[in-house]
Amino acid sequence: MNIYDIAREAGVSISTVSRVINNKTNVTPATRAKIQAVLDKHQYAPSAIARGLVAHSMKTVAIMAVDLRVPHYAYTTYVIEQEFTKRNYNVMVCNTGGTLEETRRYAAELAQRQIDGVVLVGSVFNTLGQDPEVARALQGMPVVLANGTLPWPQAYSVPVDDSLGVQLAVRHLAQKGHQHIVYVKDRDTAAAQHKQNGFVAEMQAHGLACGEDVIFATPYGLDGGKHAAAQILAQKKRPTAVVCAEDLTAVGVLKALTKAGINVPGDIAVTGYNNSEYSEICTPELTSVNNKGEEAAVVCAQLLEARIEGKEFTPPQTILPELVVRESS
Amino acid sequence: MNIYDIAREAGVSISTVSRVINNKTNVTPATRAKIQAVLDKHQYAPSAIARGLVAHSMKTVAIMAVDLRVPHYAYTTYVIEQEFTKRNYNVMVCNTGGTLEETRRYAAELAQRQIDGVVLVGSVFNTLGQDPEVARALQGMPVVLANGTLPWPQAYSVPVDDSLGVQLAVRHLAQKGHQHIVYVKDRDTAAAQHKQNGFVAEMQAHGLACGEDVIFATPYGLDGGKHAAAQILAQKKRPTAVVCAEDLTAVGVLKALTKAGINVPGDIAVTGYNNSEYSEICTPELTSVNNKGEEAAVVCAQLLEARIEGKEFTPPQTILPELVVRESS
DNA sequence: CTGTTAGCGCTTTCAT
DNA sequence: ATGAAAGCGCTAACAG
Repeated sequence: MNIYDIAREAGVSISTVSRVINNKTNVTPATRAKIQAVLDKHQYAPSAIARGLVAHSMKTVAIMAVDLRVPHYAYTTYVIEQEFTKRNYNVMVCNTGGTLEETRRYAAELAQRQIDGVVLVGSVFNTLGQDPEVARALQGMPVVLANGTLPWPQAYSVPVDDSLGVQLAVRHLAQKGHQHIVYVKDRDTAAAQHKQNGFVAEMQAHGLACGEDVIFATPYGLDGGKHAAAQILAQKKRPTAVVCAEDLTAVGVLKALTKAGINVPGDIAVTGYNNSEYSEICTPELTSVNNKGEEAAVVCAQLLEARIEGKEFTPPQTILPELVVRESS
Repeated sequence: MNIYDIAREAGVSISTVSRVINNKTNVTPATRAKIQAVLDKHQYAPSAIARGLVAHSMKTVAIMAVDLRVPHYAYTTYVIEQEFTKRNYNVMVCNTGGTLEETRRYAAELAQRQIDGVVLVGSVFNTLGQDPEVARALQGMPVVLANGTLPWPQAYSVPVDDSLGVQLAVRHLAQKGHQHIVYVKDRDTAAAQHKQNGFVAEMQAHGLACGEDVIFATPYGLDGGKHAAAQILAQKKRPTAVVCAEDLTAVGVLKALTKAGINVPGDIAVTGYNNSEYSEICTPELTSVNNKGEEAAVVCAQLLEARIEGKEFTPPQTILPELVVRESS
């Protein structure tokens, strides 16, 4: 059932049908009613593809994220999808796994589909976006990068002050009297670097030692955290506090410490990052940095929509994290 | 840059260009090379929309889920996206929030876009699928329901024996000598009903009481679990084990019990469902039913792809959950 | 107010 | 082996 069928059955031309479908003027109430009746009778719905061909747009945006299974990304994707659904856009998801090859593939695919815009979720895109092939594919559409910047004219970003986030954690610990604080890093992205910088800066601000020997690198995740805890416990001088770059890794640290008979926070305090559900699930509950993922996601969606529709939009303020103190510190 | 531009620059007709683009025969190596050069020079990529108009398909599938923030759904979505991406389909996500209204909206949208197929994730679609409006919109495309059945000719399902899942938990507890076991239900879907049936059946099999007074209804989530724990502790006779319908709710129960000074599993054992990351994050770690979400998701994807492409596919076997015993029981 | 017509960018017969 | 032309289903300019 297409617009021709409707037109024929209603005894009018396709233009008039089109006018009715799109609620345009210049149709007498009588013809409108007559056409509407046929439309209703057949529950006619116009082909979005044909419309897309004419409009050069299918009202679709894409979200590229590394891995939807990470709650922070799932959360962001959820919020963006809800925001765009309100505005009558559909949302496509792309799990790139953080590899350049997949990122290129997806970027090319989005270009072919003439996607209206894309949100890049995850600091890893700061790096992947440097790739000329990715840049070329995405050059035709507005791009919003959650937390990062890209050297493209059509790229916009929603900055989050991750350095401040970690500083807040360190400050909190320092104020509690901790002198020997160590840092667990579990990623190698731009955001991870900012966090580490925040750690160093705040340690220095409190006159605390922050050489290479207080920074422990480990893989992201529970096991990574456990591994880091083992390293930390192997030190000659045990620290009194561990600041972690991610909640899940922090939980790993927490569990390993507790298992080793160490009291958290009595013997060693632990902090996480993201204020995820994890922080409320573990025991003791985890002090964590709320980096306001929901707010960031909403701003990403608003910004992207504004760029797509060509609306004015005041560039987003940097999002300032807050510390949520729980039992682990 | 469209196919006409390429044809003009290569000095051939658009049909020949089309042949080259689609790797068809009947093109001399010479012309092919000549055209390919122009194609490469401009990094030409054909419009997926225009192709879609001709093919009546844009090689896109949709995933309708209640809420991507629930890890089980995020996980399923991730797996399905990865499977379809391999097969050169793109994936659209729809968070319906479990409401009929949104489900209708999305279903209509998918129909207009001539989506190739859809995976319904979440037992709630057993109910929502009854709606004639939803049924009508989706009638034109293959539908796969993860865990449930729908009375439509084009609907296929990947069954999971959730009844067995809960039975395994109860059996484990009964074998450990528990006599007074209660059940916490936190949803009202078909799958939830199967779980509850499994509970009742297995209790009866062991000759244990399983009247209405051992079934506690509560909202899904940490708070729901805490609330259920409060109800349970208010009973005259305290149970020695609590079987929960979801991990997150189980964690809530766990935390509330521990907070009330009750030893888990010493005084009361607790089991969850889904074998999610949560079960390894909480303390004590949660005994949980592995309902094999990944396997189910892969099968959903394979089944849907087979239906879309019109391939043969042996109907999926019922997925049999397994119990993962951890510290909480 | 209504209809005719020309695209949108591609695939696919059907001729040549 | 190559090209001309029709058609996918719709929107929008232009005539009447």
